[in-house]
Amino acid sequence: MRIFFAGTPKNAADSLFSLHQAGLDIVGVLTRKDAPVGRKQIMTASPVAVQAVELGIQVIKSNHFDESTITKISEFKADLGVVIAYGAFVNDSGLRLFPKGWINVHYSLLPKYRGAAPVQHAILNREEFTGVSIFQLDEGMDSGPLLCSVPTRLEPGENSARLLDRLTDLGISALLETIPAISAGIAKVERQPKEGISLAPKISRKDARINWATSAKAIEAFTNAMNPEPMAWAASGEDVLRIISAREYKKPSLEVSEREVKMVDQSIVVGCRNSILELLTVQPAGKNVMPARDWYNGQKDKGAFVFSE
RNA sequence: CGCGGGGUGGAGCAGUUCGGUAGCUCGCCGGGCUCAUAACCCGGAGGUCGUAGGUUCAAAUCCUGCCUCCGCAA
Repeated sequence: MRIFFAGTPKNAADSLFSLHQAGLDIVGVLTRKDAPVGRKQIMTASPVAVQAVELGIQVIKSNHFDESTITKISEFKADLGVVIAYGAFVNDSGLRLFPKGWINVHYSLLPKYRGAAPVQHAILNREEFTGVSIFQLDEGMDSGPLLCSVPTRLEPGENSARLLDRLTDLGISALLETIPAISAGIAKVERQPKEGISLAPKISRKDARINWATSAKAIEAFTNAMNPEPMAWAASGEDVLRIISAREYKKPSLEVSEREVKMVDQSIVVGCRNSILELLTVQPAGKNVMPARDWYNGQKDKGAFVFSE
């Protein structure tokens, strides 16, 4: 069976690599155009583009399913499309490209968390389980019929980076079971339940500011969810401090008022709503990532440091 | 030429405005106190101040080039 692959970021590239290693016949790849990256705005090819070139697979670079893109893709005469985080909607004419349509890997247990940021929202909401779903693309947003659904338990203290890694692996195994079934014509398809639909919209940097009037447990989950993108942050006056990792501080009988920072038994703690948060790793603007204690050691106003609201 | 902040013993920082003996909070090593300790006390090691050149009697500090790390914005 001839397979066409569409994707853009690193986890899509990893998936592409694994599918290729597993011996699937990937005849062509679609990825987003090179984009300027970083402070220096260097034009950079997407991880999927780089991976495809390495594997010797032909690459199409386009940000939309426009006419010329559709034409190019159709020339591959593929039977099935696989899309993982490509970064754009597949429109009607795109949907009709292959005899067996498209399948998509989505990193949540659909119909829960449809949208761009399912991993972050699962951590943010302190779910016990999340997972990976493979479904057939239709006109809606992550609304197509399900082929496969694999749950996994969230690990304590797990951040989005790590969870995405795990889900990527799960997604690969699921694909390796699903694709042969489709090829053999024995794949089972099930409509998504009408109950339990929820949305997981993309999270912006503005949304990543820590609200100290919430509980330490909530902020811990928030910090983990925002890592690595867009990364939780807090401010003190003009200065921005990115909070890379933090956890609830469990030892009670300690008085720390809201937003106040203290050092207690080698731990850097911050007061929040009825609870205390321990900062583990932070990054001041313009500096490298460092242990919270190192950051605190370098502060001039130690003992009087307070975060802004 | 998008805006901006850095590079100073092992870590995080101050010192640069106004040139003149390398400082702070830690860590590390040794000793002391203690039932004990991450606490406390005493002592110690460890730095070409990113790099190349310039100015000067004298440069971490002033001037110029270069390397390099990072935040914001996209």
